[in-house]
Parts: sequence; structure tokens; C-alpha cells
Amino acid sequence: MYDLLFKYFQTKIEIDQKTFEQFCHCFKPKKAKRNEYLLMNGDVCDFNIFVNKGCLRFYSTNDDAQELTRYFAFEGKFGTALASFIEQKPSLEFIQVIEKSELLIISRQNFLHLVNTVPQVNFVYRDLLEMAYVTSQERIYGFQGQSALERLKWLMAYQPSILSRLSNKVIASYLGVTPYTLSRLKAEL
Amino acid sequence: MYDLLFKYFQTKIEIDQKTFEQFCHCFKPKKAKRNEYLLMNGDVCDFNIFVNKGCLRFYSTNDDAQELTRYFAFEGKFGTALASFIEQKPSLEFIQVIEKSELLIISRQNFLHLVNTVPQVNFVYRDLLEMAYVTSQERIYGFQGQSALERLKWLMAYQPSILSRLSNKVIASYLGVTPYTLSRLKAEL
DNA sequence: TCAAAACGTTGCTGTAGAGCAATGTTTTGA
DNA sequence: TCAAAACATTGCTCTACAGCAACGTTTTGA
Repeated sequence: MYDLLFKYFQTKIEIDQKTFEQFCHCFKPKKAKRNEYLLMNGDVCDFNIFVNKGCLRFYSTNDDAQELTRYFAFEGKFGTALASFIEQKPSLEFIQVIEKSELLIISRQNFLHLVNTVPQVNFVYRDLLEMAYVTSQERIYGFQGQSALERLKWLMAYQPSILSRLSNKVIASYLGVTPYTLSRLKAEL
Repeated sequence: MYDLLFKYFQTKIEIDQKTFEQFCHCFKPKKAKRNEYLLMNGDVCDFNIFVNKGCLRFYSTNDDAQELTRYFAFEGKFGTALASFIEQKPSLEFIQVIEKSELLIISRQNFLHLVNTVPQVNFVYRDLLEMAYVTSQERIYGFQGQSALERLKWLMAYQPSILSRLSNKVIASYLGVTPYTLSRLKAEL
């Protein structure tokens, strides 16, 4: 149940089994079905999710109802509506289950308590924030500096699993284009 | 010299003068002239800057040499080429002084040492990462969901000091448009 | 102080990508 | 298993913004 989470911690920082077992029960197992929503936009996100199996999608919509996907959390990754989780304000993002999933969910309250009391969790949260920031910068500079075709090529090179595992509709929303455009780009390759 | 920095810490977390004085000497004063560069792209950023007076600009350029400004650090704010600072990889960003400035600079090594040993600094770094993430999300969703005109209106409403204090060229690069377009947008208001 | 350089504006034109419509294809669930 | 719904493709058209050129205005530094 907690094997993958323990491995996650071990890749980030030195931690022994005993320390881990003192807090891992704060993460509650949950199964979720395809297309289920774990958070709707407008709700405040007060939990953090570790994906044991499956895949979650984090996206928002603009006024024209176009979707923009920020992040896919595959197995072995954390994911939350981070801006809402941080600020405790209504979320712009939805959290959608896009493959049948097995999750470990921890409440924000418990998570922050662990951050403040367990140095290893403090470090893991710091790392999570740092990586979230770095990724979001890559995306900003990618959207600004590159054409849609270049972004698609980047995705093929660096995240091929997304292309093979997910639908075009969802990939288009990750690339920030319409499905029409993605279809045309693929014809151009 | 350290008054503004102490105030910054006080707004974020409970801290007494004595604790502050035990580490504040790690921040070294530096004066910098208009248009001076504190970091060029390609260099690895190994410092963090607190602005006592003046203004810094953090920007990158794409292949077409178009500039994209991510952030202006005015007095009372921290600023660093955060992605490079985190990953210790060559920076995409330049750090440019855009008004004659008085700075407090701390080396990455000293900063991280304080993060790991002084709970208040740990908290301030966590806060800094959280806010950097939240801001960058706002920008991504702003760029994707809104027209250039809407972004300009947002800037007028929420960061009017940028409009009054900085040049159009630099404002355009913050909005992600060319100076031509910005000029036209202003004519439309 | 004043010449040179940088900045700002606007007409004209070019282009990446949006959006609709029509059609074919795949997925889904009772 | 098969009808309905969702998804994917492609022609046509439209739009926001880029980019050049030409010109006026402001800033800068010796």
C-alpha cells in the first residue's frame, strides 16, 4: 500500500522505515473511477494526493470554455490544485481522474503538520514546490518562445508517454491548442 | 541597512531582533547602477537578492530575440533567477538593474544553510516558493485565457505602479507583446 | 547644452492558430 | 453487440498580433 510512497521519499532524502511508518498512516487510500472529479473549480483544495496507480489531470477553463491542462500525475507522483492548496482560495483548476486510479490522500492540515514536524516531509514539500515552479517556468517560456509545432516536438522528445497514453483532446489542452490545430500539426510532422 | 529586511521577516513570521541579528550579516550590501547586469543568461545563479531600494528586472529571450519579462523586484522584495538557483543549471533569465539600486545579496550556500538551520528562514523560503508558484500560475492562465488587451487592463487594475514607473518597452515584454502592439492597445483604451 | 541614440506611434501587410461545418472513426455502456 | 455519443480529420474563413518602414518625441551623456 505504502511501498511506492516510501520509495518516493527515499529518492528525495534519507529516511528510515521507522520514521516513515510513524506518519504514513496520515495518507488514506482511495479508489477512483475514470472521469470522476476529485475537485471542481471554485472549491478550495484542502488535500494532497499521491498516485499509486492510474492518472490524474489538473486543468482549468477560460471564459470561452477552452481547457488548459497544467499537469498529469501518473503513478508515483504527487498532485494537488497547488495554488488553491497554498492560498486556500477557490481553485481555478479541476482535478479529474482520467484512468481508473488508486490514490493516497492526505488532508492539508495533516500534511502541513508533518511539514512542520518531520524534517523529511519538510524537505519533500520544499522539493515539490521547487519542481512545480521550475516546470511552470518551462511552460511559460515554452508557450511564449515556441510555436505549437515546436511544443509538440518537445512533448514527443521528453514526455512520449503522454502522447501514447492519453487522448488527443487532452494532449491538445496540454499543448495549449485546439484539437483542430493538434490534428493539423500531426499531419505536418 | 537591515531595517527593511527585518520588516519583511516580521510580516511573514514571528521573529525577534536577536534571532534576526544572528544571521542578517550573511546578506552583503551592494550598490548597482541602472542597466547593470547582475546575471547573464547561461550563467548559473548562486545568490538571492533583497532589494532595499530601486528595481530589478528578470527576463529571458527566445530564439527571435524577443524578450519576456517574468518579474520586477521593487524595494522590499526578494528576487533571484529562481529556476537556475534551484537546479544550479545555466539560467535562461537575465537579471537587469533598471533603476539605480541598493541591494542585499546572500550566497546560495549561506541561504540554504540558514533555510536548514533557522526555522524562520525555512518558512520564508517556503513562502517565497509558494508565492513564486502562485504568481507563475496566474501568468500562465492569463496568457492562455486572456487577450493582450485584457492583460493590460489587469495590469492597470492590479499593478499600476509598473505602468507609471517603467518604460513601455519593458511593460510590453511583461505583457508578452511587442511594443508596437502595446502602443496600439493603449490607443484602444 | 545639444547631437545621437533610444523610444513611441501608426499605416500596411503577413501569419499562426481559432472556429465552424461536414464527414469519417472510435469508444462506450446498457 | 450495437446504437449513440464522443472523438478525429480537413476545407474554408476569420482574427489577434507580429513585423517592417517611416516619422515624431524623449532621453542621455560627453
